Amino acid sequence: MTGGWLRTGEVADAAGVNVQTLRYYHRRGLLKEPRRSNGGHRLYPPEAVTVLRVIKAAQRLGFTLGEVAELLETASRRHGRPDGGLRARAAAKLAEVERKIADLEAIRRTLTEALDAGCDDLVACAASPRCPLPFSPQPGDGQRSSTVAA
Amino acid sequence: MTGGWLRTGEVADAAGVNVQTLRYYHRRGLLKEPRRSNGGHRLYPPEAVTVLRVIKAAQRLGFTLGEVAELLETASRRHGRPDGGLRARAAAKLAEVERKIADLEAIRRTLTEALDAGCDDLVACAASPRCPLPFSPQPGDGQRSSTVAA
DNA sequence: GGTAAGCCTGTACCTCGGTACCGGATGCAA
DNA sequence: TTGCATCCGGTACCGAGGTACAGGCTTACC
Repeated sequence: MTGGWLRTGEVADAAGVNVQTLRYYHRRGLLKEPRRSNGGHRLYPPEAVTVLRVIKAAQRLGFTLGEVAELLETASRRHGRPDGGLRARAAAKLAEVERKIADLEAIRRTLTEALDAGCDDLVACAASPRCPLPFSPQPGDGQRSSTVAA
Repeated sequence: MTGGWLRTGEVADAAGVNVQTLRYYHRRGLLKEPRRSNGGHRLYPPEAVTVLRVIKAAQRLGFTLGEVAELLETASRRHGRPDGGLRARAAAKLAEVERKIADLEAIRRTLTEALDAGCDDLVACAASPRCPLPFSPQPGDGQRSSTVAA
């Protein structure tokens, strides 16, 4: 009944993840160190695969690895009791996602307006009062954009 | 009529940008090297401020610095002639922005569903068929997320 | 001419989420 | 026992968009 222990590569394969990534998650504190073989090789219980899937699912929801680490930690500390903190954090993340959507929609609007106006030369546009592009310095220009990038 | 030349710090201030950032843009090829004083200090024409504003405006539209560099280069090469390339690039960027919005909307849906379902423990959720979170490995899990992050 | 502010180049560092490479040790099967 | 796949820890690197610091020179003002 003591299900087979899995080696690093097996866990990585089962979760669809690179072995290096697994080691990286250890360094980041997302995975706790499993038992070791006599020779020092890691031996994981099958649940480790579930934890990895959970991590990937949370990432797909927009949580950073730091946030995932917190999520896993509070989940294991307050196990089973209501308000494991996930609901509150999910609500906060939802608000964050909605802010990003709003930012991108503003960008979409501006791009659409520029296309409608037939803008075809940035530098010429900067001098034209008919161009809809926002050329004046904006708050937050000097910092990380945090919302937008390619 | 030869308006006053501006020094690095003056250009940076006027455009609301860090002096280091200005130098960084030079390294990236976004700004061409201006004339120098006898002692080697850069002396910018007032138009340099406009170029910086253009760069910041393009960034706000979601263009990367690499894309901005291209935009500025083609703008200066095909100056004034129709199809400076901005329209096509803006259209492509618009499509990109719309993809990102769609991705974020999918995330928003999933977060909302998880909140509605009352999910409060990721690890427990992973075992429950009632949980709406996508725990199975997804294509693209092993790579750069490119769309989502905090 | 003195002094302070500003500028010069070069280099290092930051975040985020990994990925890659190294030399050496281990595990497992034939 | 031999051979090969795998794993170990450590370290370095990617890209994007900057920021910071060090050590030395220039410019501007009084």
